Amino acid sequence: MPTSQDLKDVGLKTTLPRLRILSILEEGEKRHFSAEDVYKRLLEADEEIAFATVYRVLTQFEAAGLVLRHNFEGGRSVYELDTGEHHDHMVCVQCNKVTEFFDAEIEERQKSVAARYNFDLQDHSLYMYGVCTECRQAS
Amino acid sequence: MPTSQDLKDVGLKTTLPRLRILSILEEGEKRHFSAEDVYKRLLEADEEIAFATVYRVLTQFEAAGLVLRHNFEGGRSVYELDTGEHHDHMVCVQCNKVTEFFDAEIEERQKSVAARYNFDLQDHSLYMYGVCTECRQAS
DNA sequence: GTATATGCAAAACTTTTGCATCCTT
DNA sequence: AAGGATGCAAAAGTTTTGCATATAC
Repeated sequence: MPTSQDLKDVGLKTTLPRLRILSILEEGEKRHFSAEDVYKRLLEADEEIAFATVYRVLTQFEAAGLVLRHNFEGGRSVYELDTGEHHDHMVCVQCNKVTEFFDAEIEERQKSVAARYNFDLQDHSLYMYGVCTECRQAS
Repeated sequence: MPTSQDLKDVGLKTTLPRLRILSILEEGEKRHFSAEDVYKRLLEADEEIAFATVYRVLTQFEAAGLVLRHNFEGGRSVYELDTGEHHDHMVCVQCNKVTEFFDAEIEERQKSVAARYNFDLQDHSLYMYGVCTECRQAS
């Protein structure tokens, strides 16, 4: 459950839409949501929040550093709570499940590639696409 | 200069729009184009090709394996000729220049991460964002 | 001649924005 | 009370599609 303090901490006023949306992002079981995913969860919970507000809140959360935004294949943005622990992503092309992983060696090699090109590395995204273990077994 | 044979080789009829667009993609100096980039180059060369055709041709080229499609930050797709030599990308957030690189160790580690998760890795995209050496010197 | 490609316009889809109203502090 | 947030609808940006016409083989 998010508290008013969580929002104040990042300089945002406490409002119902923000609390509800943050609550969905914090749920735990699922961590990656498109704007539509979030909107649908709100509808299911009978929360009357406009689609435009969902986008505005997610964008504010991103600017405030609460949330990360990803561009997987498929043309729609995906948002996740920023836990502060960097990780990369595996996306199952069959069930769309997203799995997080971290590999220190990959991180290191990126830095060294950037250094070799005198490139000031600020950010990166590594997305691996394939079929997850559950989907492999099901087929 | 692309030839009719290049298109026939991948099962596509020879048409003027296809030859012209392939020619732009093969130019050499620049390798990464949004659909609009391609359209603008056609206009500059006084080629009267519809925007819809540009999209259709790029999509067909992708399906035929001639072209790769990327989703960098920014919401628009970027296309490049598939040379068959896999590489990843550095994107300058100031001048938008795209630099290609390859690191065997990063490739290997991805495979081993996938194996650890029993994930059938089919594809991946690694985009590094930052400031290129030219832009760093200019500032 | 037949199947396929193109041009044009309209639609689809995702995301953003203007503006009046409502809410937080 | 004042500034900021929300709802609604409309707009913007990118990409796709329907359909009549034109083109490749």
